[in-house]
Amino acid sequence: MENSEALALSAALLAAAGDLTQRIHAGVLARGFEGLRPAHGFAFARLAPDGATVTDLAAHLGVTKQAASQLVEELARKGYVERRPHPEDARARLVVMTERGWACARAAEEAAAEAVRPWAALLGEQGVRHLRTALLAVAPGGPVRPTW
Amino acid sequence: MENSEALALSAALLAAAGDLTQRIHAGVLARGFEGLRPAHGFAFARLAPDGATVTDLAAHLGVTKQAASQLVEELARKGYVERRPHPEDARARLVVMTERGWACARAAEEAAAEAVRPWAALLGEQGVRHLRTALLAVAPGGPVRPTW
DNA sequence: CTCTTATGGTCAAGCAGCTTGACCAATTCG
DNA sequence: CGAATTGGTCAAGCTGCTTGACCATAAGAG
Repeated sequence: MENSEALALSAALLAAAGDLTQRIHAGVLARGFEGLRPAHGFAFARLAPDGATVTDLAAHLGVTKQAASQLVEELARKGYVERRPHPEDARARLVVMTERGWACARAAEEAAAEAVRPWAALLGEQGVRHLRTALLAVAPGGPVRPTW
Repeated sequence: MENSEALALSAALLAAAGDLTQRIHAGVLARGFEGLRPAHGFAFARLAPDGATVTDLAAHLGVTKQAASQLVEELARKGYVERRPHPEDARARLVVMTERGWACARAAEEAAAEAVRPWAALLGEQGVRHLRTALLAVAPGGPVRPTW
């Protein structure tokens, strides 16, 4: 593959990601969840299964734990998450999503589905499935880096 | 497509984009171009063909023209771009890339190619081509939004 | 069991990149 | 011509992140 093709691929990927982020964010906002930024969505992704500590979150988001702590404070103040004592470590605090947090996560799912829907018209159902498979294969498991 | 599948697709796309951005940035840095942030790459993309005005750039990056102006000032100070009088409008200034700017753009191409190369092992040459085609189809032509 | 070291978390101050607001110069249109 | 628009910069302010310092608990060495 030529360099220029790789650049075109990269540019398209980045443009699609930017557009998608914006659409999901707008969709979440439209569903009545205010005061959120896209970075909060990445936090939810880490918190969703069983909660997480601030340090876990920091590693996942690729920021300092101070930054993660501020983010959690903000989400807690707005009622999306709760800090509970950690069952196994008295130093740590387990950050878990509230019911409102889960509702917001569901809204994000809906918004994502809505944003992706028009792609089926361009690529076909089959094409979208292939795209999803390919992206899952190349996507890293490591920390999400929301900052460009 | 189920909502959860759309979310998985979105998450993979965003993770891949974040990873790719980071790798390209690191590759450009490794090739000796310092003091740059990923956002500058998006500026180059707009400047590359024939240069652009600050206002054009602002629209392309989705920021205010003041922010774009600062960015240009920074790139100019570091020798990547030059401000020339606009040939058709005495108010405007045409921002064009210097030779060093072009060298940096080539470095970005190489870094992109390097970052994408391992994907061929996962998807096959054919698979990468399909991925590129699909992304080009869904990528918006509009402004790139580097801020999450 | 203590002493040292590592780990989870917060407080405080500073910085970088962006925004809003005001303003000037050149252009366009009535 | 005069009014309104457009390209660009200057200045001040905000927000999210960083570095640095610090405390409480935990884990490991002796």
